[in-house]
Amino acid sequence: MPDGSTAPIERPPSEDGLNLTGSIVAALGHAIVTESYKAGRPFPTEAALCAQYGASRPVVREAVKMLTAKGLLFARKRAGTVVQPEANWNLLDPDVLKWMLERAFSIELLIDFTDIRMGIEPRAAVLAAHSATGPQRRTIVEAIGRMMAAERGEDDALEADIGFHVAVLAASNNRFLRQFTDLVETTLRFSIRRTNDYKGVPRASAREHKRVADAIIAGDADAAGARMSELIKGALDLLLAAGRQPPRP
Amino acid sequence: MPDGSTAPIERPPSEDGLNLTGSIVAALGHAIVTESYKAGRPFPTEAALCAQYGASRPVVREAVKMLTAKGLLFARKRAGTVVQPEANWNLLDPDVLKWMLERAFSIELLIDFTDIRMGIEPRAAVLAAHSATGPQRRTIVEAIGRMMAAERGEDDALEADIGFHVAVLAASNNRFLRQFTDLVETTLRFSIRRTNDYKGVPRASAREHKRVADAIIAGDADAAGARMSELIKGALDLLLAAGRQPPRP
DNA sequence: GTCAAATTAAGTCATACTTATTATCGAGGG
DNA sequence: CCCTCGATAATAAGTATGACTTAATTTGAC
Repeated sequence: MPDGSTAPIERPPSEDGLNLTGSIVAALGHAIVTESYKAGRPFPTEAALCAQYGASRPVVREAVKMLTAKGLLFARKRAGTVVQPEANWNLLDPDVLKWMLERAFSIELLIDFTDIRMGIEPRAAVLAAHSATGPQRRTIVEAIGRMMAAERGEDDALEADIGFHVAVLAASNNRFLRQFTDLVETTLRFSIRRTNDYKGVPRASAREHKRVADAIIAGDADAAGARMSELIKGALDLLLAAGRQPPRP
Repeated sequence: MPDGSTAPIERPPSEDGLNLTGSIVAALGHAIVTESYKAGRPFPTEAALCAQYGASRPVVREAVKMLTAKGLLFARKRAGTVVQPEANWNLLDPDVLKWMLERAFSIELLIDFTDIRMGIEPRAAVLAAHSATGPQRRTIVEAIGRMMAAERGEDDALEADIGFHVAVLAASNNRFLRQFTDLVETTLRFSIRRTNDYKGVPRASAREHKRVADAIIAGDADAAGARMSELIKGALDLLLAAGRQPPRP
């Protein structure tokens, strides 16, 4: 123990399911992302972090290494550890994404996310129309079924919506496009808290989703891409309106 | 030292710029990605890895933690460490991307990459037309200048091409879209080895790139997106032809 | 078939030593 | 006298060792 007391530090029973290293990673990751530590400027030394978290040096080093692996930190002998500029962060890493959302969650961030979806999802719809397997098509159709059931109050609208978008990504059969499952799911879950998607335009929504699904099932790639594009453009416009920003193409 | 010899193991002078932990990360990461260790199946224990690489336990643990941070591994007490399924890997992580390329580099992988570019880059062009700053526009125009100079043999065609695409991503002013800089750069560098882009269609290419740039500078978002889409579709068709696959939308 | 004990492998800790980097200070030259 | 260069010392990360803890799985006894 860093302090001289004989009694061991009473460690809280982890609270979450994380071990000591994991909890330090979470704490430091969150602190870096919220800019408690500024990029390019010095980061506490290993010794200082040991004292701060009451952990041994190996544990602290493992935490720093994990953050280094995600692009948040970089360590050099003697020079110490420095926070990397945001450009070097692995923003698509689920943990980094989560920390960014936990920090001051802004409508601007949601707009950034949706701008990516605007690129990714229509392309996924095009590829799905081209190469979705039987079970993949079935999953898409089932998700539409859930959305229509939700309109009748028989299912959860948000979960059904997420299910549809995730199913299309999966059906693209492109492992890189599938990586955006987390981002899409997160975006949808947070969007509902900020805009009134699920109050104002639910009925039209299921119909429009069905048109995307129909195009995919029919193998009409161009239509699938165009319909998906319209769908997400609608969500983007809602966000831009909520953020009082001018609409964009 | 794991062996009982008194003389310290003669360690090669790192070869690359990596420290011991880094070299083990690279070796294990490469091995996992090339499926020397199969997903879901047991991974060597820490003790075994120590013996295998002649390294101490903290070093091996740090390496395992870094791979865990990238989604390749997962460790639990007593149960040991297991390789995660590919779906959990952070494929957009620059290291993981590099390891995937270093393994049997297939035209299929290049096609997967280009399918993503097909979604990402037109969207970046749309946003760039909408919100590129003065210096960002200038960088785009300069890249076009380099491409035209390359046609006259006065510059490097590949570097100029990369410069253009990276400049458009940067000008999107969306930090998530900027994350694809690595992927685009890598894709272009490898494409040239597999197809004849820079032999067969160089003259038309610079002209078409200029049309994208012109639309961005003019602030014509729809045209910028459409032109960029055509551009990448051309690259994709070349790859599909090289891979003897049917063209896709 | 169920429960408890033993075993195993990762998690944590303490300490010592090594090495690269950089700051500092002194010597030499302008 | 100031500036530059180079040797030296201090620092913080890198590596190594060994011991102990904890949780999960296996094994064996009931």
